[in-house]
Amino acid sequence: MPKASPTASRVGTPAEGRELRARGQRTVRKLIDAGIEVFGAKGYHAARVDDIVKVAKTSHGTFYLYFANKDDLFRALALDVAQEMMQVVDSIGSLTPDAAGYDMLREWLARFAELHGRYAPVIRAWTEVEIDTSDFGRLGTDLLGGFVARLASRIEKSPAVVPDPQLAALAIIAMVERCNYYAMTGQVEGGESLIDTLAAITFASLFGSASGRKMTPVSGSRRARR
Amino acid sequence: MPKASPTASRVGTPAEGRELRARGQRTVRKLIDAGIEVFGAKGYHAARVDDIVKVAKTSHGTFYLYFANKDDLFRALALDVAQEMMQVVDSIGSLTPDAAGYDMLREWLARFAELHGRYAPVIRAWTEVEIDTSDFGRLGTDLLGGFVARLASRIEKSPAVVPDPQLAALAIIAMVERCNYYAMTGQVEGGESLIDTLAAITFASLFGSASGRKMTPVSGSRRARR
Amino acid sequence: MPKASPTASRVGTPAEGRELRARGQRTVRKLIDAGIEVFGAKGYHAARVDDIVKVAKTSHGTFYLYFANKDDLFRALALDVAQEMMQVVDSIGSLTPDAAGYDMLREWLARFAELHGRYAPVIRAWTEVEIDTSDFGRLGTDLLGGFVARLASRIEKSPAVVPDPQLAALAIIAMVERCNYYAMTGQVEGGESLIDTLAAITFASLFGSASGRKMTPVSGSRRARR
Amino acid sequence: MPKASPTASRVGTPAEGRELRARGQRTVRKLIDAGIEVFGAKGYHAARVDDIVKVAKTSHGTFYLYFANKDDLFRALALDVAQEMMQVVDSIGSLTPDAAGYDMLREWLARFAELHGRYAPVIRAWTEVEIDTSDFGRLGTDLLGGFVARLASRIEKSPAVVPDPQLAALAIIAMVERCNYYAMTGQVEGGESLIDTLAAITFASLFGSASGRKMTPVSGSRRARR
DNA sequence: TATGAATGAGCCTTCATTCAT
DNA sequence: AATGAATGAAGGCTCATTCAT
Repeated sequence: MPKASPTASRVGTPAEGRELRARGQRTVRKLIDAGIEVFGAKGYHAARVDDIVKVAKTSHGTFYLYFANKDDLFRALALDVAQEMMQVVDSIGSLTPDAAGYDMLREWLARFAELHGRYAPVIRAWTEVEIDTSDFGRLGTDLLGGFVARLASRIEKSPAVVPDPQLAALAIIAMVERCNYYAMTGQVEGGESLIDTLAAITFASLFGSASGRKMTPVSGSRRARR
Repeated sequence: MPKASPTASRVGTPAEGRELRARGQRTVRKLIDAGIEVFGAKGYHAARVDDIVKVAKTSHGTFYLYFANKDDLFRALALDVAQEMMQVVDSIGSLTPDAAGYDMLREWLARFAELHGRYAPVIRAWTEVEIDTSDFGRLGTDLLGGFVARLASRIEKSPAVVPDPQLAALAIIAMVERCNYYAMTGQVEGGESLIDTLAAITFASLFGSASGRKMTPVSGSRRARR
Repeated sequence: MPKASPTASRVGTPAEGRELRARGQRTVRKLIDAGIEVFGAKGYHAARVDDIVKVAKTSHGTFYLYFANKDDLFRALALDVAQEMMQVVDSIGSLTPDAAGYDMLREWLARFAELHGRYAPVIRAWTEVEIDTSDFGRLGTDLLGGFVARLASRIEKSPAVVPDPQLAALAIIAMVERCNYYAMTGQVEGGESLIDTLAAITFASLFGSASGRKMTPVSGSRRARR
Repeated sequence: MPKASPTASRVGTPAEGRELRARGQRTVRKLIDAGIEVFGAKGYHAARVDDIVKVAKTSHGTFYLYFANKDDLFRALALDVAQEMMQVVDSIGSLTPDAAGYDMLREWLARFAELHGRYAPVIRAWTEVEIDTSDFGRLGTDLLGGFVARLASRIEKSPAVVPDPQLAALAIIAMVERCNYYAMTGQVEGGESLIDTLAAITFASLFGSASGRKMTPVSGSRRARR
């Protein structure tokens, strides 16, 4: 499981805005990485601060030196992930009903899948938290809304004829997100053929199965597990 | 023994297999209904046994008279829901690339949505639990596998040409399930137009946007919220 | 140290107003008595919930069944004590510059001393808490204000000529309260002669050492310790 | 070594008896002043070492360079205060039942009030600590004993006729100390009229309200607050 | 001499589960 | 069959004190 450290850019800066020296930075990083690992392994609720500090090989006191509480650490991770995902969603090109459009779509889906896989642990824990009355729920909702709005505006600019671009965007996002989630939890094998399928469905839903469609040949052996 | 309520078919039978008199049955019913309400409102982890017995207007002692523990109640609800959903999934007719096929598909999706809405609280809590080391995860995975297998076999029997029926089925299930979930959590407005969109995408992904497609006219005003 | 159980009248009723059966009542009583003992012995801050439940021979869980937290228990005790003390303060008769007035005064001081002694532990802990930003401080301040106002009104109705009855009342209350506190903490020996001294000073401060004064003979042997 | 400030005379000498350079002295001063401020503002228990070093604009490490622990700083402050107060108490002149005696008494009370006001924060925190098992309690007790003994010996040498000079001294000290405490905590308005009242009561308790009494006229407007 | 970072024992509080009636 | 009371094992968080630079 690749570490997500690259994201840790804005995370773990204590509220007081204290400047961190090298050592402090290292500790924050250790805690963040430990958070990703533990939240991913046990989920949000079952993750104990104790587990996190144990993995980070540090102490309770140190944890609370950098994060106000468990929520705070998780929120930090989640915000970073949300930001990066939004960037990827934004990176979609123009949807055209030809081979170029299909390829663009497929690449975009591949990028999304890659990012999803990278932040799997955080996203996994996230779904668990969406229900809380806390403002986490809003975070997820906002993210979804952002995804949908961006994709919908691309659809509207495209020659695709769909009755309701917003709903179509939502459905596509739902499919993509959930398939990646299944891949993450091992309920299905991720990989090229999953991306192909998603691309094909998305393309078909916008433009029908028409001409431009040229799928990477998929060996029949690659199948959903279970 | 007449069905207590759609949910209560097999649940609440005390471990000892003792026959329940009328009073006991009533108590079980109260607990189950309370469980649905509380799990739905607060999610699995945040739901306290205390909340449940308060809603059921009974006592802790009584709760443990009928259920081994919190898990036990939840599992009971979840199993019932799973069973009913499987039935609905099974009820899909033959997929043909004509108007009849489209209508069948749409009706099937409507049934699914209706059921999903009915058991929303349980399903909602379910997603929270999928991660646990407990065997709940397996329950969800099995259910998903069942859905996919059934839908895939229908696709295979149809004239649809998709590179990987299993993956296509998975993607469709993912889309449908997740959209209904969004509708449930209020992140999107459920209703006819959402079902139309799901039907259209599903149909297009199998048969292209071709002829048979005849969509219920959707007033442009009905849009995704947020 | 006599137990203060008689006061426990209104204390320990859980917020929800739950009706307590005999067993619950007993437990509440045990906790209250334990609270008095522990707060008295260690003071407010040093008193641990753990100490209290150990003394009460019950469990942590049980403590929180009846009291929201440490504060809650203490507040309950303090409110009761405050109420009783206010009654005693109120019970002062008319201040006349004769033997009857002196006797009345002395009896009043004796009653006050008796009550102070009885609730020593709570009062002791109280002084420690007066500083907090919490509303405890206000409780103490209100109590003092009530004492002073009542005594001042009596002074005003009496023939005593003092420049400022409010301040005189305050000074007297201060003296009486603090002497009893010293007696409680063992910094001075309480008893008849202390009450005589307080009565004499109070009487003199209001009416001079004049006529009415007839002191109980005090054997020279009774002296302040230390 | 010149007195750093009234409070700082003996404090802050590190255990090792090392000589402090200018910089060290400055640091000690900052810590002591911060201690006065923080202990006064929050009380002993609620005062955090963290608060103190923040106010002193220094670090935890530095704190423990000069003081063994939190107690140590407080003890240092308290000892100094105790010493100065003892000096003031000692400075009482001869108690005579005439105007000169009254004036002397009043001046003495004014000095006491002034000192009390100056060290209010420390004294305030002190009361909180009297209960602890630590040896602080002894410090307060010793101080009180010293006060009482000194005042009692003056009373014995005076023509005052009181049944028990020790107890009378105790009561007077109690009144004076507590009134000043009330003034400090804002429960009463300190000032000239409070001192007048204390002087009047003290004088009356020793000599009756007799002749020598000549009170500073008190404008009726100056009244106890609350 | 100074300091930021780290530590960990200790405390309060919650809540699933059991017990006595 | 039902219930109110009791339990105690965790878990989150604080803060005095020590450490490494």
